[in-house]
Amino acid sequence: MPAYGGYRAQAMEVSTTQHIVQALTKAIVAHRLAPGVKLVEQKLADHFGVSRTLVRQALYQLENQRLIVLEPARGAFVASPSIEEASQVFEVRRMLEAQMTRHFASQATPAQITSLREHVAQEKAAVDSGDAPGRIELLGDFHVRMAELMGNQVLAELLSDLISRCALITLMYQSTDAAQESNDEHGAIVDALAKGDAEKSVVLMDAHLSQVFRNLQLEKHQPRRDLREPYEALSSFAGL
Amino acid sequence: MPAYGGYRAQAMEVSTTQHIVQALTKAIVAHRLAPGVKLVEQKLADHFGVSRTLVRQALYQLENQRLIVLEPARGAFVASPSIEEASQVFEVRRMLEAQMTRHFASQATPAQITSLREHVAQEKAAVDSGDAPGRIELLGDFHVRMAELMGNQVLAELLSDLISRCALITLMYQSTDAAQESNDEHGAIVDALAKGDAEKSVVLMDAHLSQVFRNLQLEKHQPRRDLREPYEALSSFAGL
DNA sequence: TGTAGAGGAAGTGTATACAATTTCACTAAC
DNA sequence: GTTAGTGAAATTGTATACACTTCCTCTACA
Repeated sequence: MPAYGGYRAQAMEVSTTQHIVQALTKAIVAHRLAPGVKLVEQKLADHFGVSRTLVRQALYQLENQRLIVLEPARGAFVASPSIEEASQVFEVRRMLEAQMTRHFASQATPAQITSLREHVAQEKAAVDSGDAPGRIELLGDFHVRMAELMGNQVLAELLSDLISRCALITLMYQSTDAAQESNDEHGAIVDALAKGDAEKSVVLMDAHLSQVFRNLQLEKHQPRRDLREPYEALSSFAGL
Repeated sequence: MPAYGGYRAQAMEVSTTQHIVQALTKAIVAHRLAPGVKLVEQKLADHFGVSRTLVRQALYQLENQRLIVLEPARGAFVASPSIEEASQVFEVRRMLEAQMTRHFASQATPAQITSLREHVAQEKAAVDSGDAPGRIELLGDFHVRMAELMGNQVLAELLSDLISRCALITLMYQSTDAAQESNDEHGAIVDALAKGDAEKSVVLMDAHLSQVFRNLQLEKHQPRRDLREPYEALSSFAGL
């Protein structure tokens, strides 16, 4: 069961720092921490019940994943990727996933197809219930799931990172309609894969990714919603 | 001028931690620090003239880049990627770079072609002079250079990371002959790009990456060379 | 000779202390 | 009323301290 930032965590015996990284990743990807918000080290430390030392280690890692920006002597801020960066991320995804889809089609087993179908059904449930963070996570996981089913862990981790970065943007702009559309497109891709139609799968995947990006550009720069106290926003976590 | 781990550094005003990350990255990629070697925090701290705090932050980042492995309560070790992992990394590169080459071909300007040709010439000089670390770096940079010329920074950074991981393996196994071969293949790819022959470029790139990986598998598991004192190996750096 | 265990050395994990920098509010001058 | 400046508070950057775990050596016993 993939989770955006949770990949490194699959050993299950996760260090405290990794725990903080995961918690913050989830919060950022789900927009409980809005882009641009400042993350004050001591406040995070208090929230998680640890010292700043561990928080700082976590922040450095999140910067590597491009989920936050660290400004020297000024602090950490939740990243707000530009449309330009989003465009590049989607271009990379198109490159990667077109080929991934082709490979997948050429080696797909019935069990793998079933697994994807189940996933698409889960997505549909989330979309229908209006659960925005949940649907973003599941819609992204569809792509990671494909990589995992192919047995390429490196690819899965890479896609997971890219999708986390996309999610920062996606949730800012994506409407329920667009989510519904994505879910339908996933379904169509699986149908093509099930028929063994590699080329059609590839085309559909490419079109899907283009479409997701196009939806973003259209409704660009909606006003920034008001920012609650960011540490309140974390309180749904067990906190260490 | 790309450097494997140096990407994040392009702001030029680089934090101390980033400096350590870059120095260690270079040392690992160039095999001055051999796979499996333990990195003791205090010794690194002494070497760089800083406290363990900064070293630890750097080590966490290197773990994210998969250049070292952090074993809880046991320490940091230079990664020694398995053939399986190498295979997955190369598969991802093939996916990514096949498409990258196609895009590149469709939009290549004479200036870009010239830039690539110059790079191939540099490679040749390094190969001819028997400079193993230098040729590994340049042969890898060819691929990053393409991404940069396309103006996709996200792609360039991603490839840079992947290539760093490959370098860990490549230098362990690659012979001078193989380096010569890679250099020739790069030249052939540029020729095809110059002619505007997209499909041929793609095929050549795919074949090139397959060939590099095949060379690795053939000479697998040569005996680990003896490990000098690892901190001696760093002494070519200014050290902070 | 080989093995198990104890003790200490070495090393990691985390918290805290303190210097340096930035931020912000308040004041004063124009 | 606006802008420049000053000092305190808040925050970051780095080092150090200390508890806890692992590793290694040396001894005792079979």
